[in-house]
Amino acid sequence: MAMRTDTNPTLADKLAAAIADGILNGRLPPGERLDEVGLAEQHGVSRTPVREALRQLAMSGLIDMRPRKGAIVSKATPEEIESLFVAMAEMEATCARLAAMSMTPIERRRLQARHESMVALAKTGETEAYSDANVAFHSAIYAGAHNAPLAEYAMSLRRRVGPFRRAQFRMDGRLLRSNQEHDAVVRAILSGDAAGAHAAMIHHVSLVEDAFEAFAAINAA
Amino acid sequence: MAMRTDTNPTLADKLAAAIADGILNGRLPPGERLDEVGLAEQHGVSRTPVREALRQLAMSGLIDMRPRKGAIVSKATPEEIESLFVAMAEMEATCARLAAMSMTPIERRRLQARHESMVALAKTGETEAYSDANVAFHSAIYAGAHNAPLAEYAMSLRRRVGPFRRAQFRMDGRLLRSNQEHDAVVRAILSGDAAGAHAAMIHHVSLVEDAFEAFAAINAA
DNA sequence: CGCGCCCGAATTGCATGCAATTTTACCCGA
DNA sequence: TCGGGTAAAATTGCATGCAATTCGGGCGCG
Repeated sequence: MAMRTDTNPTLADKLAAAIADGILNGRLPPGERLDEVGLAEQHGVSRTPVREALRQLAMSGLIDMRPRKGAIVSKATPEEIESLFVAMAEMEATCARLAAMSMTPIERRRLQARHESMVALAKTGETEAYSDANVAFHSAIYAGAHNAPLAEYAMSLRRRVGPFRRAQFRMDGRLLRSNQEHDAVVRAILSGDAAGAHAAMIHHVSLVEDAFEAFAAINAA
Repeated sequence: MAMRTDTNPTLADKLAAAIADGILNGRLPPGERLDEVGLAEQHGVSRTPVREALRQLAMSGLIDMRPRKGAIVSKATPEEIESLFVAMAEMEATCARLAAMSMTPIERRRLQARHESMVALAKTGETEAYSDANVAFHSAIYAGAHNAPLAEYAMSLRRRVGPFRRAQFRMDGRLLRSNQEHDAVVRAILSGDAAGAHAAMIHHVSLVEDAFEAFAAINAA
C-alpha cells in the first residue's frame, strides 16, 4: 500500500492526512458522517480534492463509502473489531519473526536500547511518553522485518484499530506488564529465535486486546 | 482494505476495475504511463472519475502516482518484487495457519473436494483451468482464516504480484509439483496442524517464487 | 395513531473550464 | 554534433456547474 508521501503534496493528500488525523485522535468518532461540502468549506477548498481524499481513505479502510450514500468513519461491529485485532496480532507476530531472522546487529542494538529506555517510563508511569515510545518500538520491529509491504500493512492496521483502543494504557499495571512482554519479545529477537519472537509478540498483542475488551465492557455498562 | 463492491457502482469504481483488469492481464505492463485524458476518452467519460479511480488504485499499490507527474503502472525493482513475494508467502502461510485452526468441517470438506478435483487437471496438463482453480483454492484458504482484513490483504498481494509472475505454470512439471504441495497444505489444514499448515504453505509459495525467478532470469537473458 | 406517498431540500456523481506545472520541441551557439 | 535555454504544447490540479439520486418532512388515508 504505497502511501503517497511527497514534499509537494496535492490538496487531496493534505486533506486525506488531515481527515485521517481527525479520525485517529478521536475528533471524528466511528460512525461520524463525512459530508463533502462540509469538509470542503471547513478546509477552504472545493469538493473535488475532498472527494479524492475520501476515496483514498476508503481504500485504507479508515472510512466507508457507499455509492450515492456518502462516507462515514468506519464503524465496526464487535466481531469486525475482533478481526482487526487478530489481524494486527498476526501481522505484528510475522514482523517479529522476520525481524528475529533478518535484523542487522545495529538494528538489534538499537531495539534493545529503545526497549531499555522504556523501562524507566513504565516504572514512573509516564503514560503519554510511554505510549509514544511504544509506537516507535513496534515501528522498529516492523522496519526490522525488512519487508516494506508487510511493515506498511502492519502500520496501517495499527492505525485502523486506533479509534477502538483509546485510553488503553490507563488500566492499572498495564505499563509494567506491557514492558515485561516487550522484554520477552526483545530477548527472542535478539537471540534470533524466530518462533519465540512470533509467540511472544502474539501473546503481547493479544493481551492488549484483552485489555481493550475489558475497557469496552466497562464503557458499555 | 475495504474494497468497494456494490451492485450500483460509480463510474470511478468501474474504471478502477477496468484499469486493474488491464494491469493484471498484462495489457498495461509495469511502467506504462496512465494518461488521464487518454483513459477518459478511451472509456468515454470525463477526467474526474478517472482521477478518482487512479487514486483508488494508487492506494492498492497497483499504480504509482507522483503529484503533478502523473501515474504509471507500478514498476518494482527486483528487491521490491522479492519483498512482495515474501510478503505474499507470509500472508498465505498466516491464513493457512488460521484456517487449520478455525475452518468449519464443511469448509474442510469443500477444500478437500476442491483439491482433489485439481489432481485431474494437473495430470492432463490443463494449465488454463488449473490456474483458475488454483486461485479459487487459495481463496478458499483465505476465507477459511475467518478474518476479513487478512484475507483481503492476502488477495490484494496476490493481485499485486500478478503482473510479475506471468506464465508461471508453463514451466515443466510445475502443475504436478504444485498439486503435490497443495496436498501437503490440505493434509495439514484438515488435521488441524497449524504449524504444519504454515510451513507447508510457505514452502509452496516460496517455490512458486523460485519458478518466477527462473522465468525472470530467462527473460532477462 | 400509524402508514404510505409525494414533493422539496440536501447531497452525491460527473462534466467542463481554467490556472499552474511539467514535458516536449526547437533553435541557437559552441 | 552536442548542450543549453526558451517557448509552445501537453498534462495535472482544482473550482464550478448541472443532472440525478437520496433524504426528510408534511400530508392524506386507513
